[in-house]
Formats: sequence, structure tokens, C-alpha cells
Amino acid sequence: MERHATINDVAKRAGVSITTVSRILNNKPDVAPATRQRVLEVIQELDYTPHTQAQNLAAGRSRSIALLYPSESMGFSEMEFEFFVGCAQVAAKAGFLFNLIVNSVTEHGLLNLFRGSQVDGVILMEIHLRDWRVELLRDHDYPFVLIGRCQDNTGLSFIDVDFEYGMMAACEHLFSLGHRHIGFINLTDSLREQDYGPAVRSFWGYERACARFQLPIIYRDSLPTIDALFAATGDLLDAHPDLTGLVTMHCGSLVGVLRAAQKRGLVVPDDLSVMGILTDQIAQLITPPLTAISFPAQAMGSRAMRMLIRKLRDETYQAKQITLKPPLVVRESTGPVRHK
Amino acid sequence: MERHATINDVAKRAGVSITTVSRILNNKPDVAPATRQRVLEVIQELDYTPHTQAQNLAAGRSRSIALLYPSESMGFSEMEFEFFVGCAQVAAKAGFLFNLIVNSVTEHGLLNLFRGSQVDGVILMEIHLRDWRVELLRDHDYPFVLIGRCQDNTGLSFIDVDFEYGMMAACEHLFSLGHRHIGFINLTDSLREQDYGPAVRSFWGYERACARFQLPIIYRDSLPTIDALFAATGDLLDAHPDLTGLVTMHCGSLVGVLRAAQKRGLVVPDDLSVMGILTDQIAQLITPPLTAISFPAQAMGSRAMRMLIRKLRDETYQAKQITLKPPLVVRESTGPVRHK
DNA sequence: TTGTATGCGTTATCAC
DNA sequence: GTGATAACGCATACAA
Repeated sequence: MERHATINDVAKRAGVSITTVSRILNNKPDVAPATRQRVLEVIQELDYTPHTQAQNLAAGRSRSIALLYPSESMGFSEMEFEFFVGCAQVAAKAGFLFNLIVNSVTEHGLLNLFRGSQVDGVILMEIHLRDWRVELLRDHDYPFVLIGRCQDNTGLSFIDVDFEYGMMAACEHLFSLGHRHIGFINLTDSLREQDYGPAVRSFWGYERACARFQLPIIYRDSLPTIDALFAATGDLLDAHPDLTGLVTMHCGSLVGVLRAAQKRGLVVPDDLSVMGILTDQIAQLITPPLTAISFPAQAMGSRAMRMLIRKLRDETYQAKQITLKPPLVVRESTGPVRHK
Repeated sequence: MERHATINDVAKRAGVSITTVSRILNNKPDVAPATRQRVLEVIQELDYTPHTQAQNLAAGRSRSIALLYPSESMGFSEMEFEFFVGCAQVAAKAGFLFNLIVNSVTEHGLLNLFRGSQVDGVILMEIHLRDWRVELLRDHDYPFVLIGRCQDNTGLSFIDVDFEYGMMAACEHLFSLGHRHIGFINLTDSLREQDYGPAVRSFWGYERACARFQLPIIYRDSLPTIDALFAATGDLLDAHPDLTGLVTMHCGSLVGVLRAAQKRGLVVPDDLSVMGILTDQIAQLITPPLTAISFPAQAMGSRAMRMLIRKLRDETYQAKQITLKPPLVVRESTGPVRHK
């Protein structure tokens, strides 16, 4: 709470104008070496640092970027942590402040972030196929990047996981192990009907895999909680005793699947192979360590941030749309089918 | 990227001075109802919103708070996620921006956050018993709150978990189940020697419990990774075949403990009871669901943020030091001792 | 109750 | 090369 030296103090002490000091601070040309030297010394003496806030106001920017993550749906959120850290690391290295907004935002609130120069750009998470935030920001021509994507993505920058590919890859892995009755547990319909992209595309992937391998469609949906997945899995196993493989687009809560299997005396992977799509960290936490589609959350966060920052630096930067094909990591929850 | 109405535009259009507009924006008294009415209408018409950044510069504040979380040690970080969300929610409700800084910060960098009015206050995580950041901020009289605490906490505001109590409670739980040979796995010495508080105090708790119940001290330390805990546990079990209970201050990586037990044919909890200190989310993810000291991460985050905001609002606000006694939640990893 | 004038700490546009 | 001076958009002591 002390009073700090300002650019004025420096200018006076060095016997130059604030303009010159400003030039030196911003590494602009056209300043005599001797002058620069002297001013730098004074800056040292006075322990002066520029007032970021004032710099930003004058320059018409904020040097900060917000991540909008509506957190209503808190689950096993190691994944979100990785998103955050990925974003935050890149932002800091580029000299940006990173703010995290987890409350749901109103239209007014979102616009005000930009109008008040609180942020230079935002990254959106939990994108719906039709998302009012996207339309709003696009209409106003504010810089933003999506983690996830919409139905119509023309002109948008996003980074997303190819859920369709992921689910297909999971099915293919099980198929190659000899499984011919592969169940699928998706996110509950109510969310799919709200156009939640990953749920929709995951189902497509499962459908396509079944079509290609000529497998029966064995399907349930479930809320993303352990209990719900426990119930859904039980239901599915009871209805389809011939099931030997199970794929889900759920994350941590799929331990409910494992417990449902265990309750019925099924050993994973001997009697039932199980797969999901989750971060390596969480997959390793589960018993048995889960063969899974590896969700590259941190990489997505950092790449989204990089895209946004490039966009901010370069007005002409073209929208970039990245769809990552997540790798499959084999661990211990899948194995060759064993006919009963 | 449009040009927005300013307070000047509003003033002109309403035929008043900017002072009056400012008064109305800030809900100050002494403004005629009629005037207020008229100005508010103009604000509507022009779709005006105050420029937050300029407000902050003029008012000498930033209305934002940073959380400093040096993320070198990424583990199973659902816990950190909860800290973040706890902080972020409270900040947003109080009208503060929340920035997350995960990179390690230099002395200069930390000071500049304040000098440049980038933040009004900070919350520190990963506190060491002697922490240069604490001393620096205290010397400069900048507002901050700790999640965790130091050795000398005079005048500091912090919120912390009582690890000593937690470890004692864990031991007591096992003792009450009949266990008389309770091992302990702490964080590795190298970190303890760096004065990392939780490790130090956890060990105190274990020691005190052993003293009180007259138990032998059976102890190893380990890095917080699955592999390290697997190795440490194996080592401990081999050296002490009479071990029936195991307490650790580790979080997610304690699945290494469970796997070491499993490898030796020990069933948890029948042959070995295991406890840790972790969030409920992670405890439920583990198989078997873990009896654990429940780490109240989100509550700590929100309380820390509340403390800091009160401090910012009220200069006279006294330093508050909160040490939470985390509850013990019984799940399925502990049971009565079964003599071999 | 309202308005004037000054300040917040910079950057940027000119002249010189 | 360098320096006035005007923005940037708002808050606020003081005067009216």
C-alpha cells in the first residue's frame, strides 16, 4: 500500500520527458543510447515498474483472457483441472493474465467483459451444438475460441476431441479382441436433446462402429454419476447376458460400471472388458487401470489459449479448427473375449 | 470491436454533467429522482455500460484477486480443481475477477501484481513453513490470505486443514477397530526438509497417536506417485508382516498402496485397512471406496476468498486463522482387525 | 442537488 | 532524437 514511482518521477529525475521514458519502456527505436542508459539507471534507482492497469487503459487492451467454464455439473473434475492449467500456463508465458469464470454468465455479463476491457478474449467450454454465447460473440466480433464445437462452425476457431472417432476406436479395439456383443452407455438423453455435442457425436461413433462390424446395438443412457452408471450397467447386463464388452463416453463416474460388474460376479477384464474416455491420471486411479481413450485435456487447454493469443496478436489470423483424434491407451480393463 | 458509449455520451444526451452520471452509476445519494430517472433512460437507450478498467484505474483498485498455485507437482488434482472453483465462485458473487496463476512467480512478478494494480489481493497455496512470498507480502503490507500456514503466523490470515488432527483421527479409527500395528506413509523427507507444512504436521499426528495408544512406529516416506507408494508400501509390508493398518497423508496416488497390498494377496479391508486424506470425489473413485479423512478443498477455497474480500472491504478487519478439523468418512477400506 | 476541474498512469500524435 | 499535449474513461474534492 505504499506509493510507487510513476513514469513522471522517472522522467523528472532523469531530466527527460515521459514520452522518452515510455519509448524506452516499450523498446521503441529513436532514442539515444546515452539517454536510454541514464533512464534505465533511474528506473533501477527508483525501483520503478510501469502501472499495468494504466498501460492497458491507454493502449485499449487488458492483457487478460478469461475461460468460461459453467461448473453446474461438477463431477470428477481432474479433467477440468487440466484444462485450467493448460490455459493458465500458456497465458502466463505470453504475458497474459488468466481469469477463470465458473459461474454461469448472462448475455450482459459476457458482453461487459469486453466492453469494460476486462478481457481481450475468452475461451468457451461446455459448448452446445447451438450456443447463444457463440452467436453473441460472433455477432459482436469479439475474439474467442471454443473448447468443443457447434453444429455450424463457419468462421469459428475451436479445438475439440473427435468423440465419434474415439468411440469407434474403442469399439474397434474390443472387436479386435474378439468381442461381438459390445454395449454402449451414453450421456443421458435429456442432455443430448439439449444439443450437448460430445453425447451426440459419441453415439454416432458407436452406431458407425456397430454398422461397420455388423454388431447389434446394445445401448443405455445415464447421468454422469457413479450411481446412475451402476444402475444403467446393471440394467444392460441383465437384459443382455451375452455382453462381453462395454464402452462409455463417461469419465470418472464409470467406476459405477465396474461396481455393477463386480456385483454380478463378473471380473474385469476376464468376463467383461470396459472402456471409457478419460484423462490418463484418472484412468490410472481406477481399479483395474482402465484401457481408455486418452482425453488430452491439458493439451487442449494450452492449444486453445495459443490460438486465441495468436488471434489477438494478428488480426488477419485465420480461424483454425482442430479436431484431435485421441489415442487409445491399453491398460488392464480390456482383454480377449472368453466365451462363457 | 465496436465503439461504445462513454459516460460523456450519456451526460451530453441527458443534459447533465458526467459527475451526475457517475453518481447514479455508483448509487450515491443527493441526486434528484427526476434526474436519475432521465439519466437511467439515456443509459438504456445508449446501451451504455461503464468501462470497468477505467473505473478501476480512477478508483485505485482492480477488483480482481489472484490465486497463486505453483503447479510443478501435478498429481491427481481433483483437489486443486475444488480449490479453484471454491475461490472462483465466491469471487464472482462479490464482483471480483478471479485469476489463476499456476506458473512459479518471482519476487518481482509478485510485487508487480500489486504495483500495477493487477490485483487487489492474492491467495497463496502450497505454503512452506518459511515462505518468502509470505514475508514479502507482509513486509509490503499487501492483502493476502493463505491456504495452508507457516511456522510463525502472527498477523497472518490463513485457512488450513489440521493434518495433525486428521492423522490422529485416522489412527484412532484404526485403533478402535482393534488394529495395533499401524503403519504410516508420509511425504518424502526431501519435501519435509523443505519445510512443507502438511508433511511435517502429518508426521506429528502419527507420532502423537502412537504415543497415546502405545503403538510401535512403523514408518516410510514416499514421493506422491502411484509407483513410489507402491514401492514404499511393499517395503513396509515386507518389513512388518504384522501390519494390519496403514495410514497415509497422500491423496490419489495411494492407489499404489492398494496395489501393493493386492500384489501380496492381501485383501482390503479384510487383511489390511487403508486410510488417506482426500476429497470425497476421489475417495469414491477408488476401489474399494476409501475410508478417509475428508479434505474440504472447495470449502477452503471459498472461505479463503471470503476472508480476503472482507479484508479488502474493511481495513480494520482482524487477521483470522482457521484450522479445520476434517471429518472422517467411513467407507469400505477399513474394517475390524482379523488376526492372522 | 448539480457542475467544474483535476487526477489516475499510461500511450500516441504530433510538432520541433 | 526529443518533448508538449491530447487522449483513455472514469472518480472525486470542491465550488456553486
